[in-house]
Amino acid sequence: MERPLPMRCSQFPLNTLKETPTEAEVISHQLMLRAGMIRRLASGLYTWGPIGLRVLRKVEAVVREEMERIGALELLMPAIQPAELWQESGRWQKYGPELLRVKDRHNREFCVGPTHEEVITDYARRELKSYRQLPICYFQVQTKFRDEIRPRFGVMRAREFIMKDAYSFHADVDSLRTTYQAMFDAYSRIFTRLGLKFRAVEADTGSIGGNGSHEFHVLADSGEDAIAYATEGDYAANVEMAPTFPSKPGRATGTAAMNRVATPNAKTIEEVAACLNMPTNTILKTLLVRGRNVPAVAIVLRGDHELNDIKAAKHPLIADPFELITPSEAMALTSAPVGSIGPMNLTLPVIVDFAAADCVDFVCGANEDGVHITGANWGRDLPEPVVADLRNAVEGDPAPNGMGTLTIARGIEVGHVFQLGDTYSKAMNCEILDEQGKPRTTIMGCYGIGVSRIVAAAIEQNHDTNGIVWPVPLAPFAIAIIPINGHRAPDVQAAAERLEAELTGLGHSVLLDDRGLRPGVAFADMELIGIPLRIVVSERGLAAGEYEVRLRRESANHSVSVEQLVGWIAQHL
RNA sequence: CGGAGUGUAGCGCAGCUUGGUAGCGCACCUGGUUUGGGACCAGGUGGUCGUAGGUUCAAAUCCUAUCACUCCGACCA
Repeated sequence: MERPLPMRCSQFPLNTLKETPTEAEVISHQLMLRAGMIRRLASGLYTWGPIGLRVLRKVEAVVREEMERIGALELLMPAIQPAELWQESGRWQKYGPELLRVKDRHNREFCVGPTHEEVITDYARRELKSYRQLPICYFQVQTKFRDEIRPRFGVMRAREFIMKDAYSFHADVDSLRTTYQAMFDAYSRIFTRLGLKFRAVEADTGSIGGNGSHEFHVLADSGEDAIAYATEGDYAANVEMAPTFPSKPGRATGTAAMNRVATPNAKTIEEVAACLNMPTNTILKTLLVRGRNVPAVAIVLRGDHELNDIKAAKHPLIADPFELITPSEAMALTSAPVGSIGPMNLTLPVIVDFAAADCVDFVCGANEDGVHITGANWGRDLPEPVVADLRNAVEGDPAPNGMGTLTIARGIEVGHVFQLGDTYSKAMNCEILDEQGKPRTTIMGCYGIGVSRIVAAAIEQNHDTNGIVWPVPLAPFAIAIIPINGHRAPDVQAAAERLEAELTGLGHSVLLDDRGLRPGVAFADMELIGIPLRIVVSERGLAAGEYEVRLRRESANHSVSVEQLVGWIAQHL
């Protein structure tokens, strides 16, 4: 083990804040600012201070080790990339204003790389000539830039951020799958080693295309993504991806009589529900969307459900990309404002979500301003519905793996593995010669980890009212030594220094607080910055031959004898 | 880009309504007393009040423009 350098507060200043800067909204951002890990330079741009950088390096080290373990080769590509490459892949046009474009003094166009598919593909097409060189996987840890519309949450969604990105090249799909699985396993090991609670979820392949993609999410209530996972078994997916199912055949029979009722000024489902004093799940909402071959298609959902536009866009009748028609177009087609549209007597194709198709005695718009219909039933008042899966899964839906039901949790996306296919290799002509000496387009995979985001995500998951509670593998220092009255009691000071040398010699990273401050201040600082283990050296303790130790994740002190300390640490840290 | 809001010392804020030349807490510096859970006393450093114009004898305060930042939304992964 590499022997760490001992650190003292006199050489390694802590610059902590007692008060939370107003700019910070989420806990991780507040604590990182207070602990002095990061300082803001401009919107979405942060300087990493000494403490923050130590944590960042810890993450990097684990990521690097696991990448090397599966045979990935580290390289480093430029942050600035020529426009020609992006024009070749077609993304110069496709990528929006998120791509920061710059010109050099000769007026040549470049961009600050938000990702490196083009650069790596260009590199690979020059380096790789033969199937014998495949498969191969490159990775780098590098600063990326995405000109986010609204950077927020500190380093969690910054414009400039550090990412580990890896790209693999293959002669065939089987080889891609093998590497994909190896990468998936490496990611699982990385997050496990970092001490984080996470889930790998099936993800949408998005606009990049291709198939086979998983996102790795750190679970935290403040997460921006909703994840659906089965109460039993290991099924997990982005809520957008989780399918819902038709219920068993045999819908209940409606008993209510159909009525037209006035619902003046009730535009939204909530307003209709309040107006009629009915729960939202008995009301059906009708949305008009652009059709693939017709001007509009009506989608019917239960009032308490949310439309899933990814699912909708895959429906053969619905336009891809998905788009709602405008209120004025809707008015022209149905002669009712959007708040009062319903499936009854519509001249448009009507597609009904599975759950909405199960409803009986339901409420829906009457296609007349300010009027709704109550007690409506499929097959009686309306034709039997054409059904489809069109909504987001919700808590309690049957799990797609057939085991139990779905639970919804929030997650922070920290990793993404993706079977890219030949999107880039084809566009950029990255070919090798196969066994027959024939040129063949390579197949690619790409794999990202948000290194700087992991730091924030770890804090979201591990903190208390006193500050950060680092998992040991991420901690800037493993152990804090606090001498009480060290400057006045030479034996205490000497004992603390001996302990520092001993623990450092054993490979622990140690921060000795030699500031001579009141104990409360020292304790509070070490707790804020989240040091996993605190050792207090005092006259009282030395007289008894003991140290007082405390784990950051606990709130009780332990008295440990001088002789047993090393063993105790080995056992508890 | 649409909506809302905020810019006063490193951080958190007051002062603005009713113009009179800037203040509080924390942090920082000096001296002293303290020292097991964010000490106390005394003294001190630090701000052309986001910027530019305008009104006025006089602008942090009123007016106009502009910039930056924050929040909500759309967008992105």
